Amino acid sequence: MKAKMNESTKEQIIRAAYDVMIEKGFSDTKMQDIADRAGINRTVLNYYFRTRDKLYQKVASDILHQGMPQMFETLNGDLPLFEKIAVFTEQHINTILKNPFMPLFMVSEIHKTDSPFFQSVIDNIKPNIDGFVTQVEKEIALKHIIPIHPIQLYINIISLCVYPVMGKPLFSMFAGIDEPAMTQLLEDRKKEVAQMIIKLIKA
Amino acid sequence: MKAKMNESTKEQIIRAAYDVMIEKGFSDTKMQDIADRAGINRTVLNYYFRTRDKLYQKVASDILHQGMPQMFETLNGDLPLFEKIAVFTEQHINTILKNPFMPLFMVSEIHKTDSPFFQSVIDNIKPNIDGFVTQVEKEIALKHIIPIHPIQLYINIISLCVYPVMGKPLFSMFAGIDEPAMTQLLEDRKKEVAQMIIKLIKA
DNA sequence: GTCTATATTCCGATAGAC
DNA sequence: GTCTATCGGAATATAGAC
Repeated sequence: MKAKMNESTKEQIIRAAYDVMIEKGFSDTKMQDIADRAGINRTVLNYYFRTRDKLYQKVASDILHQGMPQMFETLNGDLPLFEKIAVFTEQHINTILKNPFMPLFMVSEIHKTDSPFFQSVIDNIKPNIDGFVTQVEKEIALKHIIPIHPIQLYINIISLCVYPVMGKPLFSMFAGIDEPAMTQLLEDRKKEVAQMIIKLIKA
Repeated sequence: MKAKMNESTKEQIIRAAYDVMIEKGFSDTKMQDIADRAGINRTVLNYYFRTRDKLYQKVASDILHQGMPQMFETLNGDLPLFEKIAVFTEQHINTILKNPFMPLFMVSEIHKTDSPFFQSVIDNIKPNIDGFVTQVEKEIALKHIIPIHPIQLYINIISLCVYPVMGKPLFSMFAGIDEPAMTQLLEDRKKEVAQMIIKLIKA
């Protein structure tokens, strides 16, 4: 009934779509742009994905699945808190460096009131930080760390990992430093962020 | 030669455009959407702004001019460092709370390779943090604060102010708390962020 | 200054040949 | 599985009446 699809062509399209979307943004990316980037005829995109929406949702879904599951796994896992923070921050900065488009996409998308596909991906991943919150509360009770709202701590960690990478060109411009220097600063942060957080909460 | 334009209608259009763009994103906002929101005929938009691009650039320029000049003024100003950090963080969080769309827009826009208008706005504002960097270096030399890369400090401050507000719906979803609770957390941060930063750098 | 009507451009989707 | 040709719809810009 169904002809076997060429996986390599399909993968090629997804990669091209991802690349163009990073450059031009989600909504500004046209089917023609993607076809041009992939070096194939535009109608082939319709053959493989039928509609524009289907292709875009596939790319978006891939983006979201690329880092989120591992992130929550580490965060809710069994490592001792300080060790967990060290592992998580380095891992998370690496993830965002590989996909600087991901947080930008997530923030943009969640702001749009009607984003059924985003909701469906979230339903699938089921993100939560319950394990982390419980652990922090326990460490506070044991007086290993100072009293701090666990969610504020979570927000601090994420913000110090994500926004520096996401806003890299902005920081580079405002601080008047060039791209290699900025890259080095972000590299340094892989170790520094954890040290900062720990200094902040250590009892 | 030129007929006097009705300023109030023009302002009405800009406000409507801004509101719709926050909800739907920059590129997804159509001229018709803006006209509907403002309750006026779509062609009137063309009368006042001639092209879609002109209108969008006007809105974008307004957004950028809304917080950036004050931000750099405070940052490079004459306040003692700790006091400056307290004033800046509260001021900046308030600015972002009033315009959560601003950082998202700036990050999106700077990622697009060809953004001549963004460049022109930047050229106009001339952002720099030289005063802040000099002050931090002086405080380090005086051993008032620990040795820290001034730009890393700047990145930390901005990230702790901006991303929590920008990613508010994401944090709310991941942490499993409702909107009012999240709003309260952000309110608390107006004081807490400065305290955290100061604890972090105090010698 | 505002509206109606129209022109134009662009994009997505599909049919049909190969 | 891929290409050519074409249809249909949406969105912007403009001309001209009031």
